[in-house]
Amino acid sequence: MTRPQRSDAARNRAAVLVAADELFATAAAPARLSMDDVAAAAGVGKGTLFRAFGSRAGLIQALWELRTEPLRRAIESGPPPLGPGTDPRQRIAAILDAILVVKLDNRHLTLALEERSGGTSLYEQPQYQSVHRLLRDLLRDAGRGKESELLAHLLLAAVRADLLDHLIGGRGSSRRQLRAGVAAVVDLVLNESGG
Amino acid sequence: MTRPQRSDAARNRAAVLVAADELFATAAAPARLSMDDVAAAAGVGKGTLFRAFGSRAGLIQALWELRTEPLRRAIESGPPPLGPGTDPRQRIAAILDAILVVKLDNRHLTLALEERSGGTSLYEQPQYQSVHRLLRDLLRDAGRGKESELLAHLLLAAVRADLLDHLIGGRGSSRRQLRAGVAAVVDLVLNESGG
DNA sequence: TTCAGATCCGGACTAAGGGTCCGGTTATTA
DNA sequence: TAATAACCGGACCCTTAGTCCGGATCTGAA
Repeated sequence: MTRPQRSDAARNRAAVLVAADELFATAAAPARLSMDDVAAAAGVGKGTLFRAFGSRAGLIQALWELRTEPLRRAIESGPPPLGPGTDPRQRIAAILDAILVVKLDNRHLTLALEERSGGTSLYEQPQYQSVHRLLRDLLRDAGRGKESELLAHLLLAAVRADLLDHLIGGRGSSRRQLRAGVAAVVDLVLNESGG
Repeated sequence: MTRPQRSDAARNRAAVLVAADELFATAAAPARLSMDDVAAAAGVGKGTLFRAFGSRAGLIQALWELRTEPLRRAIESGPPPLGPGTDPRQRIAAILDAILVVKLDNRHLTLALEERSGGTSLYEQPQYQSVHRLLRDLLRDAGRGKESELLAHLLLAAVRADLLDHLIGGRGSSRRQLRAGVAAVVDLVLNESGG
């Protein structure tokens, strides 16, 4: 039997999440944000930080899940157009747009999440694989059986953090332009006679 | 006036390029290849290595340029279908396929090149910007004026190193399948009435 | 051939960050 | 309130990119 977590551990974990969230939102560059910084801001030792989250990637993933949990639930069991029971094409468009918006609202965190660090790549992350599977199945339902696997990757590539960052920071794209662009890409992938 | 480079410097630079090329080709994971390893394999001190290439990114870019110079010249001034004077659609398809093949032939090097390190991202690299401009102009010529900017990014996203690595390593895709997939993506982007 | 001096070599050194360790502290529970 | 398991925290370790500088080497001129 594992005993329940001690209250001070839970408190510290929450403090770290709050502090890290704030730091990622305000930091100039997420890559420059060190674990020492997070620990200091949370008023906690480094050991505590690593025991609670395992690694830098673990902390970032925990933050990301916190931020995307509403979206995940909306997709899994919410009303149309995000939830099940929607026309596949509309649902794909809605999901992609929602993902884009979440990423735009959490730019630094998303950049940190997708940053390849160590041996892990974006494509190994469970969140990515989960949404990829969903899109692939929807593409299949929309009549794109053969290419659905690759096209799902392509749709997600259109909302990759570093691309968005480049389009915003380097080219001054607005949120409206990005949403229109992604919608156009979705249309392009969907409005074709099935392959 | 800058004097010509000393002969020992040129010799050492060449030795580093040869050694690093070999190491990247055979290394299990390019991220694990340290500059010390390169220096040791080249029989050269670390100072020499950094004076010749400036940084890790500089070395990788030098290697990459060495490897892609033939392709670059073929695109700039070679015969069709890669060179100028080709029908835009065919040229786009040919260029994308050629880029894919080069990346597949230099997987580890490409991974290292596209790995976001420090403040620089793939999208800031001159090579990327150059090919992106070319594809954008070709897409414009092919009648996709409005979306050409974003679509060029999308085409290049289909051949990103980490995606290829995932498709090969994680899903066992063959070179043939990848080329067919990328060709299908190009078709998708092109075989639509212009926007 | 020899000399002066600019250039270059190379490995010890620094900086910085992720991750670990363990003596001391605190929550829990009986 | 005592026993104990869990937890705290910051000193410490390790790796790696990048710097520094005393000494070796190349080059051009005399």
